[in-house]
Amino acid sequence: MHVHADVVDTLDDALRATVGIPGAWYEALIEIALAGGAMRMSEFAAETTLTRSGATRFVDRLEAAGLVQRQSCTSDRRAWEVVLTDKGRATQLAADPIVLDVIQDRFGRHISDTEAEVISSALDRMREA
Amino acid sequence: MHVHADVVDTLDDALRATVGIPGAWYEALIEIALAGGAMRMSEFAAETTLTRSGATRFVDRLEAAGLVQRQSCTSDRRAWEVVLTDKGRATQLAADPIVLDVIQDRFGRHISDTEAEVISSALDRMREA
DNA sequence: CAAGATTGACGGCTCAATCTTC
DNA sequence: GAAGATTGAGCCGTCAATCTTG
Repeated sequence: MHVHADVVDTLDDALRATVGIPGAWYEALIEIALAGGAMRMSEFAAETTLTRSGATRFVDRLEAAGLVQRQSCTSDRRAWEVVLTDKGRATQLAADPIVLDVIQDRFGRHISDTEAEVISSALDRMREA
Repeated sequence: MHVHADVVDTLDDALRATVGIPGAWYEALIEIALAGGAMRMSEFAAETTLTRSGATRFVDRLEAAGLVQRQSCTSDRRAWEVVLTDKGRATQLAADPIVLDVIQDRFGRHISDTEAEVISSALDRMREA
């Protein structure tokens, strides 16, 4: 718990200072990017552990900042897609190295390759369950 | 990140359902208990990664629920101590097995003893840094 | 003046209720 | 009627300012 809190806090500070966005925004941008640049609102909510209403407010702010755009879904007119804008993609790319640096400094630097392998496989197993 | 979120969420649900308190309350109770049943407000804030003002509101609620009591500090009249009440201690003791069960189910169950040793020593190293 | 703690104003999230579309 | 998304009310935390004591 303490290590997790340290990484998250340090990451938040670093991203605010360099790219000018909160850590939670980066997590959102990278999730959308990994999904191919677009996600449905409900999918976004599930992936970020926000409720649907929380996702609505969150995307409101991302959209106001010009990082994403809402786009009506063609196959289901109830649904909306969150689409990464060029600015959003650029922001994510600019943030990536900062994120890697912090994770390396607070986490990776302290473990050997074999330890990393043990931890990685263990976490993978837990995610599948 | 995902495994951490899963453990925290499951723990929160389990504690609300059984003992009737949020997960964050348990973390607070156990921190005070580990400190010997009493802590200064600022120490409490530091240990829970809350700001001082956040700690004030938080302890307000714990106190309203009868789990802790504020007690003026004898050596420094600016300071207050947060003291675990009998009810607070009993609540923590009742919650302990629930917490262990969830951690075992979501975390411990998926790793061998040697893997646990690797993870534990790695996290200890990070905490020291 | 610095440190411990609290308070007022406000941002961000959740719950319940609502609207639209399937 | 159920699912996708949004809105209103309210809780919880932070920041800046304040009060008290060292």
